[in-house]
Amino acid sequence: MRLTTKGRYAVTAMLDLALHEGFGPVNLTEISKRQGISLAYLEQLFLRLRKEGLIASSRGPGGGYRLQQSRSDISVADVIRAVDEQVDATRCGGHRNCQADERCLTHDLWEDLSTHITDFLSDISLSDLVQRSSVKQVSARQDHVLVRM
Amino acid sequence: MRLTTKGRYAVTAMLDLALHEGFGPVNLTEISKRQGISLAYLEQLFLRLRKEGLIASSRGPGGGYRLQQSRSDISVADVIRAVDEQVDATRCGGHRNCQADERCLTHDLWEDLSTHITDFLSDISLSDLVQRSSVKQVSARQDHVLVRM
DNA sequence: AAATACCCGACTGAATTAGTCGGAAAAAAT
DNA sequence: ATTTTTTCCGACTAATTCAGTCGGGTATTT
Repeated sequence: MRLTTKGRYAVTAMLDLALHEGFGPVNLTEISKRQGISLAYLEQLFLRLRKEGLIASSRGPGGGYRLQQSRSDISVADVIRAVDEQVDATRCGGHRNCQADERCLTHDLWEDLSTHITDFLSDISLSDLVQRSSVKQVSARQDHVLVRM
Repeated sequence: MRLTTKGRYAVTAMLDLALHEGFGPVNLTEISKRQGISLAYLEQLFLRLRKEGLIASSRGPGGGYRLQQSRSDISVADVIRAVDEQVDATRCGGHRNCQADERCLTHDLWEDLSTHITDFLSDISLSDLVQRSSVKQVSARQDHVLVRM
């Protein structure tokens, strides 16, 4: 499993989008301010998320992004996969050539782990996250701070 | 979660040790040949595994390493933790200061994931691995090749 | 004494990460 | 029309981390 800041930021930003798209497209400047992620970096991430079909964009003033699929159809695993390209714990990328062209001693273990993590993250959708009380709390705090800026 | 080659190598090497310690201490030169891991790198890993109390060493000819605890008491999580120092999926190291000294929007998600992965890997012991048929197969192949070297 | 094997800090090249930068293109507002 | 806002997109970069080497030690057995 490849869990880096890139994937974490992507999930955070997508969750922000899910929380705010009720008022029309959400632009990256807003998300950048609320989540403390640099605008240029967000652009990079959203490019990939769009190419993977998770979001749709509209340009110009009043433009921004909205979810392309229902929030209950987008899982955390989808988002991470979109920006990180691989969710895989094996060294060989699942090709079983880890040691001298053969499976290494622990190949199957990493494969099991990959499956396990993927299943776990596939089971959590953006709508699940939106409903969590901890998310509601943090989101309320962020909106409040932003209004006063 | 921090799953790198370091941790994978450590688990592989520990499993090799578990498989061969029946004949007395196992030295790193053997493990290096069987698992295709450089000797110098193994030394680094085993230093930490020893300091964490997972293995014991004896020097000199005929020396090597053996497990310090029963193979059913050593989990994959223990091994990874020993060499990688952290099994944690959050960015803030669990300190909840991910964004402007407060929890970020997805802090709890990464915390849940960390717990989940740790639980999964804590539930797998070296003796579990030794009994897996895939491990037996690969190990048999490796021993066979080594004999002919 | 010689050989074997662990001990251990320091070093290094390569890859990856986490971004930045500069500008283009589209759309809306004025 | 022009300006502003916003996405689009490739190229670049500093810092970090990884994976592994190197050089010498020390203990133990033969």
